[in-house]
Amino acid sequence: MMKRRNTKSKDDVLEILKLKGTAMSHDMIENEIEGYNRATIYRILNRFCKDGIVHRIVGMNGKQYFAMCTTCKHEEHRHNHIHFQCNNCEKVECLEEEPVINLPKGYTFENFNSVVSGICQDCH
Amino acid sequence: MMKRRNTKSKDDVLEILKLKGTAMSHDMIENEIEGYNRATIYRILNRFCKDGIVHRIVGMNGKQYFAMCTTCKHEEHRHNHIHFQCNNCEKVECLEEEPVINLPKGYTFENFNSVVSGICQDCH
DNA sequence: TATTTATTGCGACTATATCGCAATAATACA
DNA sequence: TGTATTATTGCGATATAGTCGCAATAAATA
Repeated sequence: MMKRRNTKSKDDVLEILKLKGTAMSHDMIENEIEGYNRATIYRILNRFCKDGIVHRIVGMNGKQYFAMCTTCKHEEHRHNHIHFQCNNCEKVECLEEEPVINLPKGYTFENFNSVVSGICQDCH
Repeated sequence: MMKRRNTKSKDDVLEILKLKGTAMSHDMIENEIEGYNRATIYRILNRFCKDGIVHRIVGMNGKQYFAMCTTCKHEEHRHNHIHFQCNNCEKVECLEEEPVINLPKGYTFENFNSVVSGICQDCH
């Protein structure tokens, strides 16, 4: 793995993700920490995913959202929980449920993405 | 609901979806039935979704896939099953599993999208 | 301080999907 | 059967999300 450097941009992205607690899209992040190039933020987020600091969720709108790996054990990075996305405020949260997945014979598992959409409490 | 008309394009899309059995993206469909405009195919698919003939899956790549509602009861359209997408051939299939979803208090359910990615039997 | 190279900014580019509008064609009706 | 109605289509433009190459910048290391 490539050696990482300490940069302000990296810290800023990390901080806002921790602060919010929910999964954020690129533009949500950009709204909170202005002054960085779009590509830069995407690259930071992709690095975080590679390093296992953050996990990626694809919303029902096809957009990517990124969330801290709070529930992850140190070694074991499993993000097989279900997410909730509000159709009104676009917010994405991690739910507790982790469905059991049985693949047919001859299939191998690589990743899991699961989103329930609806209306969150705040938007009711 | 708007009154639907019988057109060759509609029949062609429906037929190829039935024939393949798996979920197909716009470009997969276009490859099979050439001669229709991109927008037309999208509109047909979106109409199918509205009418409950077809359900929409969003892959881990953010792309939309469409599949016949074979497992659906006549009245009850629930597509809460998990899908499998092959990272090699891009194929999307419906799995049996239907995870139980418990939303927090004050949240309402609207839709569900769940995809496991990996390698399918054919690509091993 | 000087060197190495990870990171950034910029602009161009790709891909997916939708939209408005005029033309076309399926349905209903006289 | 001929005509009117309007759902559907094709075209081009547009929107949005995300990536890429390259030169410039700035962390880390010696």
